[in-house]
Amino acid sequence: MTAIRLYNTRTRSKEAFEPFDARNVRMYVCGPTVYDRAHLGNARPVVVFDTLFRLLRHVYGEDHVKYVRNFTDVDDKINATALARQEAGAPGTLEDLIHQRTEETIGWYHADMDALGALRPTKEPRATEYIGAMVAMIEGLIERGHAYEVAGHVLFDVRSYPEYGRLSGRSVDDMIAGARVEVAPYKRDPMDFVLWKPSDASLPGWESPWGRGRPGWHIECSAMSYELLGASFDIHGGGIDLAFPHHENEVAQSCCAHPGSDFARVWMHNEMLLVEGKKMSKSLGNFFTVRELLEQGYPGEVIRFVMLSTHYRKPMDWTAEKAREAEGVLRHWRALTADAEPTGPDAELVEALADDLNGAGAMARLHALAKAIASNPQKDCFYEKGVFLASARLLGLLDEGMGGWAEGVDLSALAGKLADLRTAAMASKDFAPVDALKSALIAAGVEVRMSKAGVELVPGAGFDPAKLEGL
RNA sequence: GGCGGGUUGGCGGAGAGGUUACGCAGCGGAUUGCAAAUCCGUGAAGACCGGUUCGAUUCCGGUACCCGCCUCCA
Repeated sequence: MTAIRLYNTRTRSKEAFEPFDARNVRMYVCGPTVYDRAHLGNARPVVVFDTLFRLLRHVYGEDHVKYVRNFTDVDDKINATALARQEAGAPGTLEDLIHQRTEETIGWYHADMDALGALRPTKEPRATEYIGAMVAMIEGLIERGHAYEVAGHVLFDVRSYPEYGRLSGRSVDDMIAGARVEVAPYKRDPMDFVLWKPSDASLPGWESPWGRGRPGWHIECSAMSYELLGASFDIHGGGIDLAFPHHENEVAQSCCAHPGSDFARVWMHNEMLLVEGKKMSKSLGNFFTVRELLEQGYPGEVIRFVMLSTHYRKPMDWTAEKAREAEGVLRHWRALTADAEPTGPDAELVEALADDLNGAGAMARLHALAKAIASNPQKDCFYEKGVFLASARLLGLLDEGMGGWAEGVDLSALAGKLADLRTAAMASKDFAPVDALKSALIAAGVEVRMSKAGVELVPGAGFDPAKLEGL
């Protein structure tokens, strides 16, 4: 069996991955808050952990890996959108409007992530479906002396959990010393965080032992991972910006609610996506959505390729230049494997992937495999092509259904015309008409390939069918 | 202020204490009416200063610069 090694944030080192149960490998990844279109930064963990999911399925078997990614559908930004719609005269109760907003956002999210070639997780629970489990967990925390009720809120008592801060490598005292936020006066300790908060009539709420209210942000992941994966599971993933406070708080809640459990054994965090050297984030407003990129003509497969080219633990700059390179390589690879049937993935590629998800290493291996095929034009390389295709697909590339962007438009009429002109020019030695048509085609983004065998026209980067009119 | 990460050739981007990463671009060649595409070949690196070592871009220490978290965030 392939030995997988993963970098564990908790121990700050790369470790051999050993699942609790090889027949039931379990991974939880923090999903989106569904109040708006996903931006490109949101897509990075999706691609990273999708790749890990694919690797785990390859190694342990498709039916032996469970991947849970939540939808956070309780959030003040969702409420604000719904409230704004209601004030603008939209029909229905606030709850209806909230539901509408989360439903449409989840639909967008699925469409956008599907376009990136991400497999749907095994389970995609919504926070609102697990309110009962959250309330139960909070009650347990109060009983065990790890949480307290004050001013309609329930707060987690960080001083009751000596390990608090271990995951993110900070101490409670240091954090208080450098605190930048105003502390609510009712907190016993400035670092205590909210498990439950009251809702007034204008906000969605659920009945609870502490009155009508709604859960704090962190408790949902603890409750849902417990319900779906158990008290101890294998991998917990998310963006590095979630390490503190979100994941730190999850650890505290879960370990205190289920003493003796490990919660997540391996913690994995992807680095941030950058734009102009700065983190793409909501607060900076420097983000663009996946949908915008797709509409600009960047195929999802190209976006995925670019994401895989940088190691997940390094910051990644999205640039048009990288997308251009990726598109060229993918066109080449698709042409190379047009007649191939996938067999099994290359062992070296799997090894690269198994070494803490070395996407760049896996890509380098694909280049090597492609070169071996290309430099053997005498043979049909049926077997090699099958391995290559299966390897690419392990990375979620060259999948059927993703390649629509690379498929040709019917340019055979123009190709025929160009071929005729050339034949005539060969005799007359006047190549001007040929060159004129060729230039026009190139201007329209068409790649013109003329050889002894004939004329081939292929839509290239920046192909614009409108410019072909009149040719 | 506290904590964490980074600095590799023109650009992007990996691994490994000693032997070619890889890709793009460039250059040379094959091919072409000319090109394109394709194939073959090729130069080029490790922020700075010390230390360990027979040998460091790779390990250790320091300096500089950049970035992230500590506030919603992937």
